[in-house]
Amino acid sequence: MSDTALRRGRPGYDQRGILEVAVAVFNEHGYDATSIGMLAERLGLSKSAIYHHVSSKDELLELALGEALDDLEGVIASQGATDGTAAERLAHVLRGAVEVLTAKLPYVTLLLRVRGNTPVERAALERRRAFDHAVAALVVAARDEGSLRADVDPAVVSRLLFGMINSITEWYAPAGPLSPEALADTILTLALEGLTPR
Amino acid sequence: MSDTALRRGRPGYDQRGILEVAVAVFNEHGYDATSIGMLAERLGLSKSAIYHHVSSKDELLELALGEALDDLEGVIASQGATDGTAAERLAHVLRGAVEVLTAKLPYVTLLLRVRGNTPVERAALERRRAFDHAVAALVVAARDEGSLRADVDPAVVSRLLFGMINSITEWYAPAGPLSPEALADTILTLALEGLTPR
DNA sequence: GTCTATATTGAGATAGAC
DNA sequence: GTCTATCTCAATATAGAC
Repeated sequence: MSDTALRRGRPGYDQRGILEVAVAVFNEHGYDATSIGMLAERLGLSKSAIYHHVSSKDELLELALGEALDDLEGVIASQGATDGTAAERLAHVLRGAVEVLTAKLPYVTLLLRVRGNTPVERAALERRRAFDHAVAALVVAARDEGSLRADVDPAVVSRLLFGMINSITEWYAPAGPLSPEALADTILTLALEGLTPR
Repeated sequence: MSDTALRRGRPGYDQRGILEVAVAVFNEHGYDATSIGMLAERLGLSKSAIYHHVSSKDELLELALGEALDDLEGVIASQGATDGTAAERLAHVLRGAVEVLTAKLPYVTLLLRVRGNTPVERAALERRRAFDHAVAALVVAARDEGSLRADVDPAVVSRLLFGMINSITEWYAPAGPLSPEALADTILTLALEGLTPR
């Protein structure tokens, strides 16, 4: 990133620099609606120059999705996700997910819009599904230990929790006044205590 | 719908029948990734036959988005959205939104994926934004009357509530065991009371 | 209401020079 | 690391017959 900043005047891109711009354009117009020509224009390059850095538009997508998935899987593998009560582990994972979403916003945004059209997309969906299942298991464990109310379906609850968290890609501005920690606090307050005043 | 059912053996489509299939395919592959050729194949028609019913792929999208937006706007215009306390009106609108999402699932799904690439998409986003603002205003009113806790940002809360509700397009199966009413109950319980056991 | 052409455009990708 | 030129294919859409 500091690397890219140095190159502003007249690019001379590396793969990472190409990727960063590509992900931004993919999110603006949608992956399918984005042509190599549009990327070239945004980069200030010719179309063919892009193929010096990546072998296909598809590979660009693969690199971007991997970036998001690596970090999300890192949350589940982290210590806080395996130590403590189920409720504590769940809270840790939800906070971690918010952190990753805000830190890697464009990459995760792209991931969440993938529909499974190509092998690359299907592989990404598979990894994402594994992540979702791990969280769903945590919700069940938290309910079984008595930390979550028993009168709601845990499968539905975990989908709703993730729907809420994932939706921040639709509006969150990393440069804005709302810190990732404050956002995570609001989400956990809403999810655990609800909006009714005590 | 009963109209379409009658035509199963050998189509003879009307515009509505074309639209229903088109929306399904758009949701499977994404609007941009769906070609007229793919629609034709799914319909069992030639590509050109589609142009007898609609003038462009764009018009197909416009019709579909209108279907979703008309119903969503109907929720805000309904009596329950203007009578009673702000908390009651908010609950009415949230339930109504769940009802529309589940009843018109494919149409709303398509709407929620629109990015604003074309004039048609931008017009749809504009209508959707007006709807979101109306709900955000209700959240503020509910907090001002003391029905919602004051220590969370109402703008963030309304985005999170809608993120949660909108995410049901990602997994809800209308033919499944979960009724729209039960789903709305779970969502309102989670949002108002939270997941912590009382 | 549907068909078989076909016009036309723009896409992803490659070749080979600098 | 980037360029110009080009290949190839598939896309939207139209013309006009049945």
